[in-house]
Amino acid sequence: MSEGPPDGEPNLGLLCFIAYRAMESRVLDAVTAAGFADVTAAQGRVFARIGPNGTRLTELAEQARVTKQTAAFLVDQLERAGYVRRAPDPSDARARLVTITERGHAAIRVARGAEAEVEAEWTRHLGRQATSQLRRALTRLREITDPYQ
Amino acid sequence: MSEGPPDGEPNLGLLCFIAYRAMESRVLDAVTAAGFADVTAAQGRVFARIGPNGTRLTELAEQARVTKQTAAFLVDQLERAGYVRRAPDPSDARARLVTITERGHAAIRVARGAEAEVEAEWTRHLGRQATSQLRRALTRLREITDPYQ
DNA sequence: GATTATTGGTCAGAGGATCGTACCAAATTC
DNA sequence: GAATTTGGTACGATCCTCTGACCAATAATC
Repeated sequence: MSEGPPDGEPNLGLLCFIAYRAMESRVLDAVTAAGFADVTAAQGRVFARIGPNGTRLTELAEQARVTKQTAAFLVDQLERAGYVRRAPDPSDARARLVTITERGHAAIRVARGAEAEVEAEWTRHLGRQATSQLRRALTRLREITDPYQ
Repeated sequence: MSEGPPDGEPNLGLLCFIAYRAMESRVLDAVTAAGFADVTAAQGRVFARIGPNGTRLTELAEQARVTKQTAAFLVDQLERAGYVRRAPDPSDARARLVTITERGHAAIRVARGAEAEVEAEWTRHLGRQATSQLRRALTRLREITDPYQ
């Protein structure tokens, strides 16, 4: 009745970490190589949550699972580097919407390309069906692991 | 042709990150609650790679994917907190083997229990077959994402 | 409408994690 | 025996993250 990992094998969390780490470093390398040399992984994790019409800082913080101070710290850097802009939120005078600039969109295009390339490699290695099962399983897992899905 | 991240599904790397993060925080909470209050996630990642007969610092660093300085920094803390010990390596006078103390083994037992509990929850949510497919897929992915598997 | 509580955000300070550079001593190679 | 590699340490810098305290605008309550 034991469901844990086989003896000596890493658990599912560590397996996920290894894959995530590989994807992140590949994407970051590609973005850096494309001339966006000042981006860090932490900035990217916040950046990736910004919606098309802008997103509030608190919401970014919740989704990226960091405090709002940390999110503000990272958004400051992204703003100074020209990837995002802060605009007043028309519906709330306290809030400001973080939006993506043209330079930000250019970086996103590179990141998307690198992601697709890595996913293609993974698909070649695992096969098409196993990959789509993997995606389905991880997506369903979000239902119980990601309160802000 | 919109590139806004929220449109479209997150990539496999991000999905892995979400699951990994959930596992890590659950395990860390359990270890902390069991009285091992001074352990951090980074320490745990190095700690988890120590073999039954002790492991050299450089090897820990490679496997955990950090520099040897970082590994040394973390092992220092683990040693001060009583989880590991450094013993001379009989086969090489330069090297020292990092080994796990009794307190370290006690912490491992708690961590293993928490891991198993989380994996059981995931299995309940996904079903037994999908979970074992997930484990198989992630394990195969290691072949191309983890040089030190 | 006035008071209270909540929410979005900032500021200041601290600690942890990670790296690059430089260096030493033991081991290995030539 | 000299040159190179390998295991490890020391120092300094940077980045990331959190706590705690605080402010101003909004929402809820009376």
